[in-house]
Amino acid sequence: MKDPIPKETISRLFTYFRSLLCFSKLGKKNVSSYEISKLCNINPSIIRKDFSYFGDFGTKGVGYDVDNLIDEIRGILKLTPASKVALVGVGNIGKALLAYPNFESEGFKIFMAFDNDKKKIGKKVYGITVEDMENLEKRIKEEKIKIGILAVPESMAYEIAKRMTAAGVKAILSFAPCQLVMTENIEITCIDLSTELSKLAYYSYKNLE
Amino acid sequence: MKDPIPKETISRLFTYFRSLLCFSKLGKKNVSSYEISKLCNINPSIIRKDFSYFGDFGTKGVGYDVDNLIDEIRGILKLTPASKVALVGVGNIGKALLAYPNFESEGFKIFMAFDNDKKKIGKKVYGITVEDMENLEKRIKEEKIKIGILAVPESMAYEIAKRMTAAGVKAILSFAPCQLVMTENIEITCIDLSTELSKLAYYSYKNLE
DNA sequence: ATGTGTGAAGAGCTTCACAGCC
DNA sequence: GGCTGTGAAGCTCTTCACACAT
Repeated sequence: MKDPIPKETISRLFTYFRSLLCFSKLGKKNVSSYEISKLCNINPSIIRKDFSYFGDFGTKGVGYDVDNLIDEIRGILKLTPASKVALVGVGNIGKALLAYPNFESEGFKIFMAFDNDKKKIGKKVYGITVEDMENLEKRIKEEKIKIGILAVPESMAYEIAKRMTAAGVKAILSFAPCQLVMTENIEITCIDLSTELSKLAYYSYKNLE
Repeated sequence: MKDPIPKETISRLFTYFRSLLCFSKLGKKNVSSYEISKLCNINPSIIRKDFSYFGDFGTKGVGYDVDNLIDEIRGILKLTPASKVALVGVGNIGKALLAYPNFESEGFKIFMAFDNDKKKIGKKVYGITVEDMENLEKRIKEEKIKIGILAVPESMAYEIAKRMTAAGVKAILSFAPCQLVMTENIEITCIDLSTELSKLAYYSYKNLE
């Protein structure tokens, strides 16, 4: 229980969490920092230190109890109870998200989905009924939704981000290929797929040299 | 031209690049590190130092020439000429990628797409003809493709990654929600959408406190 | 014997502050 | 006056190495 927790630690906890779910699925009861290391590609000392910021989760000479560790991390990362999320844009990316497995086990639920295409409104997509974007503010307020996902074209991203923020959303994950500059106190993560690809390519060239 | 370039610097160059394209599109000829800072949310000193690793791109008292800086970064990041990329899996995520704008301006071209669904094979999707996954190795070798994108279910990800690697692929971007542990010398980036959402949620909760 | 937890040392990155040039 | 480029200082994170528990 030390003072300043590196932000990389938080980021890595998500990685550990995912690998622990794997171990658990495989029926493993106990893991060492070395085993987690192999799966996550992270140095064992870092793993032990990361955990030690939050408590003594392991047993010396033995390792960590998988299920117990999962619960501890779930607590640290506030992955429970499931947060309600609003999705805007039921195009390819939107559908991909609705079809994604595991959201609930990671503390998530896409609770509502909006689109402005009249042909989609009212239809069910992977179990969720698409709603009219006109009702965005009303519905977000009704359900007190704090997290939004933007899967709309670049040209609409900013306006919808503004509308969501005004309705009380505190965090947005955007797939629009642009920087969203917001004045409000809101957390924005942009995943620009072409940038991700570019990064990957850069490292692959280095691999070829 | 200094010795050790922080890896964060490389990562930020992609962010600068994207914002410079914005400035250029808006007709701006010159920018200062402060203007880039505002758009990217990165401290101006860092921006200047990042550029200085690669040369003196700016003019004191004036700033940086937008188009020149774009060219410099393009060179550093090897964003030209366009790399040929192979996509495997033409489901929702695959289609989203095929429909994505800007890939070419960032040095990319999805050059071929594979699926194992007989109904999709031979059909054109956003301008690309879907090919039979059986021909994966043959086609990748023919076109000497070095970069692959995996947009397939978790259960198939590992096997296809192995096949691509064996055929000569050096870098893989995977959207499967799992860690891909590969023994070969290959660069793998996994984008697990549920983990991204979880991270976002974590920071949003902090925002609410 | 094995694997955790942790202070201390070391590496790497960011911030500061200012000289230098337009 | 304005803004870049950069050594030096400061800070944060990682690695090391070992005491300690089982």
